[in-house]
Amino acid sequence: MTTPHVAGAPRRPVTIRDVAAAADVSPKTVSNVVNAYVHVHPDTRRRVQEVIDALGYRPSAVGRQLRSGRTGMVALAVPTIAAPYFADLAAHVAVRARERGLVLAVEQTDGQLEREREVAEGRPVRFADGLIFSPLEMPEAELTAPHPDTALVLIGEHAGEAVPVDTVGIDSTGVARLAVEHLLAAGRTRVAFLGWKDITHNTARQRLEGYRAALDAAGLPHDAGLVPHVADWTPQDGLDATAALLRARPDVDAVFAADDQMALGAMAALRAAGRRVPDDVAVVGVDDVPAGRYTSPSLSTVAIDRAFIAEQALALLVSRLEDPSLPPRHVQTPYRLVVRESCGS
Amino acid sequence: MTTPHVAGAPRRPVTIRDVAAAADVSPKTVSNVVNAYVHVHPDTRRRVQEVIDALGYRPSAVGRQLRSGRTGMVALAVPTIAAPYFADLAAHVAVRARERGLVLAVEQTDGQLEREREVAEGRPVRFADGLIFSPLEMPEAELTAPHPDTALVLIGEHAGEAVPVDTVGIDSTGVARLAVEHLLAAGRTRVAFLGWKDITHNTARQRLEGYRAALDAAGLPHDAGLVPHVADWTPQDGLDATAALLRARPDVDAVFAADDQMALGAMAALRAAGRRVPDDVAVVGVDDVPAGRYTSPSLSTVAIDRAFIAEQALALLVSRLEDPSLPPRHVQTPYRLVVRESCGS
DNA sequence: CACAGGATTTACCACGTTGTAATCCCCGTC
DNA sequence: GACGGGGATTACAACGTGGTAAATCCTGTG
Repeated sequence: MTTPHVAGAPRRPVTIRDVAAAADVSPKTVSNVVNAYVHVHPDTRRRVQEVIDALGYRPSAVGRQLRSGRTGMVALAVPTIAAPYFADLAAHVAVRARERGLVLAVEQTDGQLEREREVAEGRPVRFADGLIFSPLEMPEAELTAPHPDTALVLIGEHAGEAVPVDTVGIDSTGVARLAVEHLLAAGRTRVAFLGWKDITHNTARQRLEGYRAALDAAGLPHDAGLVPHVADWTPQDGLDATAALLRARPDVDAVFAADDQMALGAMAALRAAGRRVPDDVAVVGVDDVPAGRYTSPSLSTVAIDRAFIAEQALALLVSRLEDPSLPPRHVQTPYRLVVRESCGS
Repeated sequence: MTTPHVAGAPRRPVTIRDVAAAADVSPKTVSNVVNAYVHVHPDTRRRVQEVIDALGYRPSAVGRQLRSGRTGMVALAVPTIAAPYFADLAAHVAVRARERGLVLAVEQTDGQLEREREVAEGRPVRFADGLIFSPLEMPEAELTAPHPDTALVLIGEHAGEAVPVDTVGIDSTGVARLAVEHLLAAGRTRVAFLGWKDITHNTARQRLEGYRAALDAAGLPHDAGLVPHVADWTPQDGLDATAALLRARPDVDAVFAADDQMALGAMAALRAAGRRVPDDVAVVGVDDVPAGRYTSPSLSTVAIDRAFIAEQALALLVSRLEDPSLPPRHVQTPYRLVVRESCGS
């Protein structure tokens, strides 16, 4: 550090015109050099390139964006990136975006309807070419009329083929049913559903439906006492709800948690209450978050292929940007039961 | 859905001029409405606003950028956003950024030097006003010469006051020392350090130093056999390294893991090996990731205040954007020992 | 030496926005 | 009824870039 790096001097960045003037050519020729246009005289190219290097010129992304109408940026909107599921999804999306030369912006909606509306409408400012959106509370009807200026890909539960938007679907009903049927097949009969919030929460609703479908198929009754209310899908709320459940219904012999976060909390509550997992109470979650592999006992779960979601969402987005006239497309995300220790199989 | 919403018509986004024409005013008046300029007639304001809503006009970030020279975007560069620590940090940064009307872009370096260099040079996110950067491998010397067009805030270990860049520091030596001293005070004498990679990994190096400092203070020898090599700071590698460690050094009675992820893996390995935690082997991690609260036993750790980091980093960034001539500033992140079950205290 | 024809370079403009500096309008006052 | 004064609105310009089309240069040919 010989240079003390004087922080002052609000230096204006070097523009294409500065280079042009210094190299005694037109701005357009500089542009041609930068963009490797064929018909540039080798001498000119060399001279311009030297000036570019000497001045440290770098093309302005903003200028290019304005010219091209594209920002090269994609937004990912999720409830919160702090949740392992969305963090991992975001990581995958970021990698895939980067592979395509796109920059990823992250928006958090906190699952609040107003924030979701803002994000879906691209308010307050339009900055991204496209949006990958994982809504939580937003009614489907609103989602079906996306802002026409921005490409949109929806992730999650939705009406399927009828939705006039590109979607990467998650069959949450099937996911839940798979998990609960596994518990029932293992002989459990008093299976709790952990994760009920309210009717507006699409994921919770579908997973409850899958849970009920599994009960129906097994000829078991719906027991409202086994469906405690949960404030948020967090380990803490999962723990609290499970603790309350155990007091109210000590006969419960299995817990299907609508996500792994709650499942982790549920296992902690069970342990605290002296119940053995899986012997006394079996537990199955959803998502296959990394932490579930290293708990004691390890957490059985339904894995949802996040890498698939990320790749498909970006592929859909990019293809739509290339050709907005494409008809809406729908892909379904693979999922599979991951049997570990907590379900007792 | 009465409208089939034909996906076609690659419609040009609505511009301020479209609105102006429809509302029969000048573009500038529309701008004035959008920017809440005082001297706009209420009637005009209402009329323009109606047209804005009807047409779905959203100001273009690009146009504004070109005009103002600011993008209103900040980039956060971390090794990977999938790691709970960085995911949580990113969530906090996103919230703080949003509060300030800034959009957050996320870059993942995967801890690769080449990627870190790219990021530090402003590629590919040159259009961010500022960068919050958490480097892993990058030598300090390189970090001291930031690109002059972009505000930079470094997060993490570094030389402190000497660095001519704004920093939010983490005293990883102190963090590690705090954890290990706690283990030693509890009577452990054969404490392993989990997380050694190589000398270029700044965090690992400083935490190892803290570990050694604690040993020195207690008059205990440095035992290379208690410092296994780890490929990545993941639960799996923590598990593998711990399993190997237990075979090589069955006498180990404590593990200090350089982060919670490895600590979780370590606990799984200990359990698999039939060691009781904390009775046989105590475990302390670093970071205080949420999952550590719900494991069995719960994980003792050193909490690093991520909300503080996020807030400070953005505050530093914003103030530097406002006044680039500010001298470099340095803040230190608070940390504290969180005693849970795994350390046996 | 004029000329065709390709290589090379350039003038012009638009992309969307907003600060600046007018201009315009309306109302009250003398 | 002219005038002052302030609110409301607008013309203009410029931010950096690159497509389009036209201009200019060069070389070989007849």
